[in-house]
Amino acid sequence: MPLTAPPPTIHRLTRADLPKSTVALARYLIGKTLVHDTRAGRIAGRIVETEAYLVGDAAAHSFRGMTERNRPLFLERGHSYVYFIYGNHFMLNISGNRDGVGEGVLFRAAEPVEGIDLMRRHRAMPASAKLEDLARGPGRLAEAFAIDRSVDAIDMVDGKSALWLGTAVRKRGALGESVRIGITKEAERVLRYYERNSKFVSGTNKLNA
DNA sequence: TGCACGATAATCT
DNA sequence: GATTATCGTGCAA
Repeated sequence: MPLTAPPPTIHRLTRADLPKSTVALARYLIGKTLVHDTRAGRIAGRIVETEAYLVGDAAAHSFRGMTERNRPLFLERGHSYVYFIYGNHFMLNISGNRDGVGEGVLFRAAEPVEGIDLMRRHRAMPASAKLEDLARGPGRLAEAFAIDRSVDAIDMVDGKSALWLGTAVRKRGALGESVRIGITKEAERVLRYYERNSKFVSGTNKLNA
């Protein structure tokens, strides 16, 4: 039987830690830790894949201006934006620019670090399920981390939120980049970032070269 | 009407 | 094993 390692020490990132441009933030977040402290316990994972959605970008929800749904994208960098799509899935994003500028970063995949049993339970997967299937893909990530509308529009770097960003638990590997996945508009823009050689990223091998 | 997806099946190497 | 096709689902515009 493998010994259970003690939970890693994770320190909260502050807003000052976050780069001030959305693209820089999307790159910066690779290797950092996403944490959700739930009633049932802590869920934490290494962020291994992100995508940036920018001003003037037809694929961004903010493209047509502020609506009731996308308002969090226009908040100062560090706020969550959660939305529901395809009748099945929640997507977790974080705002990336100044107050009033609608940009964000989509969390696409994470490597489970802590609360793995909770993740399995949320995903309704057996204990035998492979670790890399728990949070590979934005819908799976949200499900594993118990993300829903209750954590929409919260400040993830205010030092006290249940959903927050933490320091890296280990050094990150080389950064890769590619086109974004699953969109039709502005599909040629290279705004997806991932940790190379990670088994926990989504997409085809070709995209992850 | 169409979507920042995932599970499954079909069709490859 | 890897890539590609199909389709359900609820909601925003």
